Amino acid sequence: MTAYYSTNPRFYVGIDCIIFGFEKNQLNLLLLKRNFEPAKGQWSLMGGFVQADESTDDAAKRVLYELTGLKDVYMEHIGAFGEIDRDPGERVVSLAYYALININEYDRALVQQHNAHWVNVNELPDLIFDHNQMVEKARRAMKEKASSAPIGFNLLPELFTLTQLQNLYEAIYGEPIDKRNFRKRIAYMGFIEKTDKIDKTGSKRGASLYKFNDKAYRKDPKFRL
Amino acid sequence: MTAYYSTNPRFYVGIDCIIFGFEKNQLNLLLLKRNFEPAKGQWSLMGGFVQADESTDDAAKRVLYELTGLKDVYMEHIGAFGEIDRDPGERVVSLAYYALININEYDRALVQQHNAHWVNVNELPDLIFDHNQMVEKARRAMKEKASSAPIGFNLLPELFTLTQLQNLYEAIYGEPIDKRNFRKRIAYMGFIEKTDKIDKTGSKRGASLYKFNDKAYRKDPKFRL
DNA sequence: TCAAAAGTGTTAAGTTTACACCCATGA
DNA sequence: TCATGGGTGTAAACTTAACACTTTTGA
Repeated sequence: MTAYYSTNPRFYVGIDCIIFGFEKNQLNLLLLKRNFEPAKGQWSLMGGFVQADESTDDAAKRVLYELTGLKDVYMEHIGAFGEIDRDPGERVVSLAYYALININEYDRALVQQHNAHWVNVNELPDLIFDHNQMVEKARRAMKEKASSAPIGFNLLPELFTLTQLQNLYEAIYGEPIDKRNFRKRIAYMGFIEKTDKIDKTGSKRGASLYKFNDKAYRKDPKFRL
Repeated sequence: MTAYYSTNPRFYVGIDCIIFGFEKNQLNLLLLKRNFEPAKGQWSLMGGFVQADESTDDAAKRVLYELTGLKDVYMEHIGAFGEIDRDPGERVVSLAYYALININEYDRALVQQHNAHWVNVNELPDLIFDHNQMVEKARRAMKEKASSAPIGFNLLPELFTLTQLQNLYEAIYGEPIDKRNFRKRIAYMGFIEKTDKIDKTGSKRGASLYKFNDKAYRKDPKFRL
């Protein structure tokens, strides 16, 4: 009975985070230019190891926190990466998560310490191990999810213009969207609410600022963009 | 540098399989009435542990093989389950996979040895640990995937009637489908091909048997059911 | 005054849904 | 001969896609 477990090997369980941010109408990933071994000098995702006193989901939150100083971030598990030699140093089974953060709100000092940089998703360098694969999977999963659930807002400030929201979705989908059709869908869903505030930074005329009303969404959770 | 890994704890990495089969117009899961410890006497998914000489995906295939004798089965990873106390015996991080098998083709002796039984997905018993959660996630993921990719065929024999295919999809979706609209979509996709064989077991008149043409699908992979 | 982004409706095309009867056969 | 499942088309409802001009304002 105790042999039930102990005849089996144990493994390091890693966490790798694909951290999305949106800026200048582009999707970006926060990547490490590793200033530590192993694979020093190469690009990688932010990672870490699951500890004894935390669940795997909590470990993912912690790893994200260690780099960005952020808590309560939208994260989603996208897969387990368990090839025997995926990490040449040791056998590590790694759990990949993506995170969506507001690019204006992370702890810059921490990011600098880790030598992390925002990189346009369309101009990614080679990453260590299977991290490029993880990124691919995260992009597909995020795109899919963003089309059917209101997760995109996590990449924007609390208040945003409809043009910003449209630019975000164009970056996620990688294709242009018709402005009038886009706004029709926004209006139809009903939980993206106009505030009385105006953003004047993006244009001379100024654009109304909107916010996502989560309570209204949950009352009638129809989402499609 | 060697400390990079060794300061971290290691964990048992489990595999749990949600095994779908289709029979009598119902979706079923192959569940164990455990005749071994821990949790002897309770219902659970088929499981196992990742070994040192196999990838996590290979471990999942092996676990499925140990119960069913089947290889080359459609399997999909659906999540990592890593709560600290999810398994009260030891800390185990478990990777859940679902599998779609043709219910007529498994090794009955092996299944009997494990005391495994087919249970209708709509009449599931309480399962140990977080296995009910795993099943829920697998059902959602499978339904989603089955609507957009030709994975349902894995649950049917090589040759099947359109009525069988429709019954399968009705079981997956949990709702009736209009026969004429269903057949219109089949015809439109073009890679579900009529053979010259007739099935006489389901009706007096007999129904044409069809097969899935994977090559034709890949040439023009549009699927929606 | 003009450049630049904000804002706003209508029509056509395409897709999805609803629906009912005849056919072939074995019992 | 009749009960059973197999097989077939059309029209209405709905959804999606295409498309262009006016407004506001700061420089």
